[in-house]
Amino acid sequence: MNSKKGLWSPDEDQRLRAYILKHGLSCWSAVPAEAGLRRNGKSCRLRWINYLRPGLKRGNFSAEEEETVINLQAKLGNRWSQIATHLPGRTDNEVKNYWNSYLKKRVTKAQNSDPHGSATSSSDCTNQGPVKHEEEPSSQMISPATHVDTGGFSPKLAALNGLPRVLFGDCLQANGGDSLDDLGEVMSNPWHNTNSHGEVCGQATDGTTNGYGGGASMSGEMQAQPEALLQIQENGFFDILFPGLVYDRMDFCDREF
DNA sequence: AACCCACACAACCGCAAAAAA
DNA sequence: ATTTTTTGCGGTTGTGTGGGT
Repeated sequence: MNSKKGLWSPDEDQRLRAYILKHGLSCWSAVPAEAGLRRNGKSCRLRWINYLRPGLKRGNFSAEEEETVINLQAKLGNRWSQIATHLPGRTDNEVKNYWNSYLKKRVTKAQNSDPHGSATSSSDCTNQGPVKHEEEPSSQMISPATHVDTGGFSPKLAALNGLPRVLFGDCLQANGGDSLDDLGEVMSNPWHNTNSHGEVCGQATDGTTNGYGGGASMSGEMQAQPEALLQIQENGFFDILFPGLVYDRMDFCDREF
């Protein structure tokens, strides 16, 4: 009743973020009042799930992700939440949007030109999508944990190049979600295998320690599970913290570490 | 410069399922 | 067992932006 609609302001994001960090996830219907938001619980939930929650991966879909979406859509239909579970860091809404605005047309076109349906793989058909996708074939998506050539790096360019954007939530997850001070410490110790707490951090394969990235520490659970860590690396959201990108969405973290 | 169009993406809406009372 | 509330999902709409005319 009398709840605000439309785009979320940075202030609203911060209120929601701060509330959930402090109280965790419980009853969404109670969140707006307790967080001081003139939104309904449903809107808060959506904002958190699709935008603020930890682990979200932004930016272009990789060729592998595209193929996964295409294959699973053919298999499961429009069960976006199920499809999204196969795409770590992607939300059902994001997958759905990507399908509706881009993949569906491409698949339709491929089917029309090849009625036998042999051209569903993104790797073997011409990319007919928007310029954004043509400029940087997503097959060039680099796992930042294993490739850290940031020579001439620009955060904005990196986003266009398909490197994952790292959001506030990623930092928290990488940091174990404890505090901004701890996060600052992690970010000030880039490219080390471990930080002073013995947490696992990212490292460039060539051993470089240039100033662009920040190694991301893992929570205790991750430390105990190297396989899980590897899985996260492969999934592409082993966190490298590109400051400019982080600040894009981390207004209250816009500070020097 | 102004307008139109296509696109990307955030957010809303309605419904159904699940959980709680 | 029934009703109410909450949550999750998919379809759809709204808005901002960039390119073309």
